Amino acid sequence: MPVANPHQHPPSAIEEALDVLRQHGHRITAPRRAILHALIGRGEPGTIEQLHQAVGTDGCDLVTVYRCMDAFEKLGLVRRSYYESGTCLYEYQPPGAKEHHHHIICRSCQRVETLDLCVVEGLEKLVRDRGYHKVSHLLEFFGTCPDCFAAEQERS
Amino acid sequence: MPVANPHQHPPSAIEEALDVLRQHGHRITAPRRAILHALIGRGEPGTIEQLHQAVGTDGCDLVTVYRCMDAFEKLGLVRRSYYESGTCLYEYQPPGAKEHHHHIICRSCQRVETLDLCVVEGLEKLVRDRGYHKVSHLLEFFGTCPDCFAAEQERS
DNA sequence: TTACGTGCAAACAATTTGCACAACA
DNA sequence: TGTTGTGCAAATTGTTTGCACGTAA
Repeated sequence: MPVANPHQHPPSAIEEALDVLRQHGHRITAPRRAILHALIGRGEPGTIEQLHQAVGTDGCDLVTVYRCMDAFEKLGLVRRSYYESGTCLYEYQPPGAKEHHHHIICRSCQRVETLDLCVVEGLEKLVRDRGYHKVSHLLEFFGTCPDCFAAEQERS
Repeated sequence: MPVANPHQHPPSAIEEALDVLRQHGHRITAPRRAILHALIGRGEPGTIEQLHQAVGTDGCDLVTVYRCMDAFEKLGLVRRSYYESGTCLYEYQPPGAKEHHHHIICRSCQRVETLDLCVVEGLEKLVRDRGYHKVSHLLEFFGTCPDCFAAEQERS
């Protein structure tokens, strides 16, 4: 039995997300629809730049993508992760989703794969035991993916 | 028996680091001495900016700190980690040190504490099993430290 | 003496902010 | 119609690069 890709979302996901916006008194605009469409349809995490491209450079301004992602993040509709370089990666998170996962990011082709588990939850308790509050963590794996590695081998 | 602070280094550490530079054909300069001094004496990870301040704004140029940290990182003398914002944090790593640790970073005061263990090593095998090469990972915890939390409580 | 390192200025990239205009509710 | 969202331009922040000069080996 194949494991469901956590980056795959049903067509209803967009409406679901729009509802969350409405529930919080936010307006539904063309750019927001377009960005959500790009984000949800993408099937894997993307950078602001990639989302902007997907929406179409004339679809909306780059700044609008930044502002929307900020808003979506506050509503819990997106999760943010990071490249080794520090660049942000955004991915859609269905409303109410609690479980989270981590990524394997190829340093060569920037491909993002999903590691569908998180062993770090336990460690967070350790951190809370030290007196910290609002604890969160950031865990990403980096490596050269099989394809890029093969390509490297051929070249040499 | 108290656990040694992995950010505390003996006075000989600077000479040790300078030797590594020499062994790799790098020159010993006043800025490099000063930066190593700041880095090793600091006792916890710091940003480029903080190291530059420690060296003294007129001690050397900010650019030189960037370039030295790059060089030191290539020699394995420093490890890099990241704030949630993506800003880099550097810390001295004694030559030959293999074991690595992770951090708890306070979102308010930016204090960095050490979590002297790493449970993620095992997961890296999982990533390698998927065909990835040169695998590394990034794991940081963020939270509000006890002091900052208390301060927050008082204010409200 | 000669390659390597540094300072300074300028380029760059990613992100944020200010402000006037546009458009959802 | 009033407020929220958007576009455009410009400011910020963190980092990198080019080039002439200085200096460790």
